[in-house]
Amino acid sequence: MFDCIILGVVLEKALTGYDIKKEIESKIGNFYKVSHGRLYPTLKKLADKSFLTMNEQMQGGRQKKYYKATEAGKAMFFEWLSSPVDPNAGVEAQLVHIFFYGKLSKEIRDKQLQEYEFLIQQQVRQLEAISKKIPSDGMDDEDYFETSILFFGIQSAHNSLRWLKHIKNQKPFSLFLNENEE
Amino acid sequence: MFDCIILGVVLEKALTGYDIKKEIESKIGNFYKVSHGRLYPTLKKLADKSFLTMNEQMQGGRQKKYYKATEAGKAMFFEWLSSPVDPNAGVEAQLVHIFFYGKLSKEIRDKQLQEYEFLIQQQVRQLEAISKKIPSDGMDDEDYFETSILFFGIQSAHNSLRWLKHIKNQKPFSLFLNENEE
DNA sequence: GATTCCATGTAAATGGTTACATGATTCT
DNA sequence: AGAATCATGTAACCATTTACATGGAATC
Repeated sequence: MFDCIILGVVLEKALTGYDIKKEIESKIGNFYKVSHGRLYPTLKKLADKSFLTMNEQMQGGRQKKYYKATEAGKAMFFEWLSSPVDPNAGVEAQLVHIFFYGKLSKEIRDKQLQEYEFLIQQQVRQLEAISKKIPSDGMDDEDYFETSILFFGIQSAHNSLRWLKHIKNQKPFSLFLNENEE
Repeated sequence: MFDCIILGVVLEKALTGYDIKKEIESKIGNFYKVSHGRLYPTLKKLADKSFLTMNEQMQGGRQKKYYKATEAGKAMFFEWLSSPVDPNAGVEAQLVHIFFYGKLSKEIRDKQLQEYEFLIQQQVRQLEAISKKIPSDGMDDEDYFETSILFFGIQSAHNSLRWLKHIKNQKPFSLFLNENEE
């Protein structure tokens, strides 16, 4: 995945490793972490494999290496983006995909979103089935907090569904948060 | 963290590695994965370090090893559980803690929950500040999907807050999901 | 003149998955 | 009889973090 994220940010514009890291951190840094000790070797690897071109420049006495996706790199990126996300991977993997969905054709994008929605619906059903077996009364502390994370999961799934419905229709986000209290 | 999760499930009852895996998977398997290739060496390590006792038994021709936390193991577990969660770690780390909070004194538990609430409130403010700078009109596909994950984050944070308020007061979960549509 | 930011890289150590390897029991 | 589940372990390989290492530019 990491490889493809990098490719995704340098599809059109050439950037330095430093800038790529900044870009990723600012956009998806909330749930996806990059260390520079991993980034630079990966850039080298991708350039060696000709998924990236590297353009070295001296700018104001500073050594800078600009990377940009090659045709092979773009092909790899789009193949990755078009493939369904492993349901076993966390939410993050799915979010990373969706982050790039604007680059994808509406057909494939809609299909993937549909599939993801279906997956979460399944999850909701499964989790709610478990929750219904749990007596909500006479729970001691231990049971209460163990159970709490189940309800967190159910709520999260419901909210993913609401959000998915929204973005499937590409509705403006100004309408999105109004229902939230607090 | 893995060490402490193991300790947490064998605080009172002795279990086999196989059962420990099952237990973890059934309770937090939705966001925390265990491989047995990691589990068994870890159990051995914890037993070597005297955080676990190991009790070998032959049950119906089957080789079984029962593990249970020692006093040192319990101490380690509670030290971990009582310490604040690294804000840089993902939600999962926090959820794992909360899963065990029933074992913690109300004082420390409330303090940790309070701290976590504060952290998310900060996050909400930060994310909402970013979102306010974004013009919601005239967005192309590319911007739309990039932005969408920001709103997912904001929504998730709001929902964490709602959930946290609920469990801070230990309100019954029967009241919890009613506000969810769909 | 010191600190922060820009900019890149390597390597040791750790962390973790996957595949290999084995064998009994229980269910169909 | 064959499949699924119970039950444990090792080791090669892969992935990742952290620390080490360096130096110029900009800001205060």
